[in-house]
Amino acid sequence: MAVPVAGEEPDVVTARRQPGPGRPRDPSLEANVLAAALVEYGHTGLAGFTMDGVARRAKVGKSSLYLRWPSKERLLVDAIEAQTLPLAVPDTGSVAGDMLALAVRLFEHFLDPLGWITLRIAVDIALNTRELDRFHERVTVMHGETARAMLQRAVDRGELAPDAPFGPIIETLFGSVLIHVLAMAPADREPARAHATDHVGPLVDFVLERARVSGA
Amino acid sequence: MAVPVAGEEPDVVTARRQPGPGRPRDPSLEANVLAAALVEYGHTGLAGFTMDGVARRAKVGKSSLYLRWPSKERLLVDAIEAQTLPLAVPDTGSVAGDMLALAVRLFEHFLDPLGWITLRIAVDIALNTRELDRFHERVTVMHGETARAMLQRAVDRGELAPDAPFGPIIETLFGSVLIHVLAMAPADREPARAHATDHVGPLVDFVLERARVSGA
Amino acid sequence: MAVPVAGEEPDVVTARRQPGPGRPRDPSLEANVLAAALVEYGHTGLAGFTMDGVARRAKVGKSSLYLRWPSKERLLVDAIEAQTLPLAVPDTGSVAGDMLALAVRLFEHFLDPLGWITLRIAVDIALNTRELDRFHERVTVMHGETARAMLQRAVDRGELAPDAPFGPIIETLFGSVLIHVLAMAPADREPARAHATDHVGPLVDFVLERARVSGA
Amino acid sequence: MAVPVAGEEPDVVTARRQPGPGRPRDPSLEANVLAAALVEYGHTGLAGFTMDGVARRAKVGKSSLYLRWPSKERLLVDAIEAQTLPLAVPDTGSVAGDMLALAVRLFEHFLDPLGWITLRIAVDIALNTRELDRFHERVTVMHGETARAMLQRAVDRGELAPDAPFGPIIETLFGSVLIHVLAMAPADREPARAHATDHVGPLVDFVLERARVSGA
DNA sequence: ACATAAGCGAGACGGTACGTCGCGTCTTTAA
DNA sequence: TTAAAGACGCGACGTACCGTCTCGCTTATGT
Repeated sequence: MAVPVAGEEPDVVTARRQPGPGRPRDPSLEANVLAAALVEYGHTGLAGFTMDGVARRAKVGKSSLYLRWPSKERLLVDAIEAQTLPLAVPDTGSVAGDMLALAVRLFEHFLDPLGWITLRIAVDIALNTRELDRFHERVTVMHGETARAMLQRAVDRGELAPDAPFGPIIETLFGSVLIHVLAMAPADREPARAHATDHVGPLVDFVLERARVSGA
Repeated sequence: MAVPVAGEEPDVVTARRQPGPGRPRDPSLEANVLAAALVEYGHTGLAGFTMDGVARRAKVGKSSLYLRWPSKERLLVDAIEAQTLPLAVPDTGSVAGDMLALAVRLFEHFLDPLGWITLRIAVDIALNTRELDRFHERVTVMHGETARAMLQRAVDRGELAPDAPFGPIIETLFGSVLIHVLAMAPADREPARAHATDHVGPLVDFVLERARVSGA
Repeated sequence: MAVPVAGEEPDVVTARRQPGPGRPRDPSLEANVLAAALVEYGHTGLAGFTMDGVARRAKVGKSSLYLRWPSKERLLVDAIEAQTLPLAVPDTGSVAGDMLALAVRLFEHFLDPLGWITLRIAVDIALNTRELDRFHERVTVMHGETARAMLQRAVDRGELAPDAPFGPIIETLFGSVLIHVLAMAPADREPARAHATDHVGPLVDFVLERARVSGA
Repeated sequence: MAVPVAGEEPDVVTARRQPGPGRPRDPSLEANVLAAALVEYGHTGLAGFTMDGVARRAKVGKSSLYLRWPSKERLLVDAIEAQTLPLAVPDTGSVAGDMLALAVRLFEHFLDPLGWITLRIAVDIALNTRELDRFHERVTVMHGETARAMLQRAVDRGELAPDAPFGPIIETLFGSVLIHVLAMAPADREPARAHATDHVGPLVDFVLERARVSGA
């Protein structure tokens, strides 16, 4: 999916097997390239994202790029993963608070071009089966863990029944936020950042089965 | 969003102003090209979808393509829209039945590559503000009408409170189905078609339960 | 071999089959490119002769280059052939005069970098059997005709016996001039242009003397 | 020129200054590399002759290559020189015999790809003044000595006048053989090896001013 | 014995050209 | 005027090789 992800594991790109002989790979090069890739993406958009451009900007030979990433799609995936911060899941003390915080964070994520491209990549991956499953798994794991932990806290607090349907709760929460952004007119997207709560609040309320504060 | 769309309006592509003098446009050419575009998409995937390929397959000059569609993205949009059937919204006599039917139809839509590409295009549109709003509007309209009509029927039947939050209901229903597919492992997608109800049933139940409570 | 060549036949590069439909090839482009190729060669030498460079200089897409020439070697061959003037074979009224004129012309040809590269290409062709025979044939033809005509005039004038060994005469004449240049120290080459007769005179005398005797 | 050369001087490649401290160079490495270079050249031809390929085949690091040869051209020159045998100049007892033997040897040399590449290099050298003069000098020396010795023997025997024009004799002999090969159709080259005398005999006869045995 | 100095295999590095391909435009002939 | 064909300028693709630059190791000399 298209969700901010931790990236805690080093994600060794296409690391060499052994530390064996030969000149070792420049460890700073990878970060350098990923940064350049993001800048490049920011400047020229997705269509204009080229390996030549990244190499030029990072002052790096194309060979070094292809030594690590087999295609420009893979480079882009890594560049985005590298900078994507984990979804902050603060313990606000209540499900309502937790979910609202999560939803707001998610909403902002999708309003950000860089967050949005993550979704796009996820969509592409779903399209080409032959592509990267790693990305997909990580998302699924987060999907199954990060949010699930939040719900478990709620159960522990007694706010939620132990047999509450975690799956549907998570999917409706994430999905509704996603589709809400997707359905927004492009021009309305940027200004909406300031009123995130107004947009996602009703969705959280609905999912939490609370008295409707404001109908959508 | 990425929802099957009617395409009832002729969608004049880039129709000529006047019937004036000169050779008239071949009326069959458009349908011919759209069909070829779909076949081409099916064969080579999204990455391999090229204007040259479509022209070759349709035995048509590229000029004729660019005379009607300003870019290959636009051609692809039209090709997909042309074959996308409207979301069937049968009146099953109950909200539960209506929503389940809708969800199943949606689920199948997203499992189909052709349906999925619609989503992808929607995502792209959200990315480039300067791109096609027509597509977006149409989706929004459908979003506001097709599903809303279903809910109105439920209200009329007394199944739903008149002030039920239509927005969240629709967004959670659509969004959860979408994200459910998105989170599926690529390999699981195809076999899932046979058990659509198993996948979307819980989501519908969940949404419907909230909908009933919210409107109280 | 590496001899100035007429190039009278149009040498259609890789001409299209039919004048049928479709945009015709720009007729000026070819000459434009050939000129640019020669300039490029002059500036950067053989090693630095690149397709990218030629395209850049000619303000032409690489596709147009590869539409006409299958490789950079072939382009270079054509560029050189296009500017190579035919070996002037003036009728001076005597074999001695004819042969001296021819030898001087040949000497100058080999002293010129552009003439020399022709030899290099010929050598390359002899190296790769799979390469262009057209070049080779043309040289052979010239070898068999241009010089042979000169000798025939001598026979007609009674200066040479009818059964004079045309082959050896031509081969020794051409070969000795070639190897004479080849054996010169690089630094001596340029200044030698002014004293062409001093260099080739003895060779012509020698060959001519044998030619007269052989035919006896 | 492009003539088989002795290579008697060790041709120190780029020998180290002092025997001082440090690991001494592997003495077997050089011969090993030269052999691999020749094999590589034989397999892939001139265009496919690469430093990486030589290093791979010789199981040697590229650094060792560049420690000895400053460029791949220089390596190729040395590889070829190392295996090129000196022009055998047997004393057959007569100029005619000597010259025929020499011409046959020369003919075979030019028919061999390895011999031909020597010519090619000579041509390249004549093209770049800044390149290797050593090669050129060696050729010139051989040109001035090896063949000249043969002619001197003829003078001593009384077969040749003391004031015979050595220069033209040598240049016409060498040159005519060279150009004869150059003018041959590529396909005819290999089969010609078996009939060397038929090809070069007339040339020798002509140069020696003998009664023509067979017109070319 | 142990530092110093080079050679060596391996392979990463910044460049740059290769030949291919797709874009969207332009230019011709035929209908 | 449109249609089919296809040439055009442009520029990215991914590969390959250049010659240089580390690495960690090995193999000598000189103290």
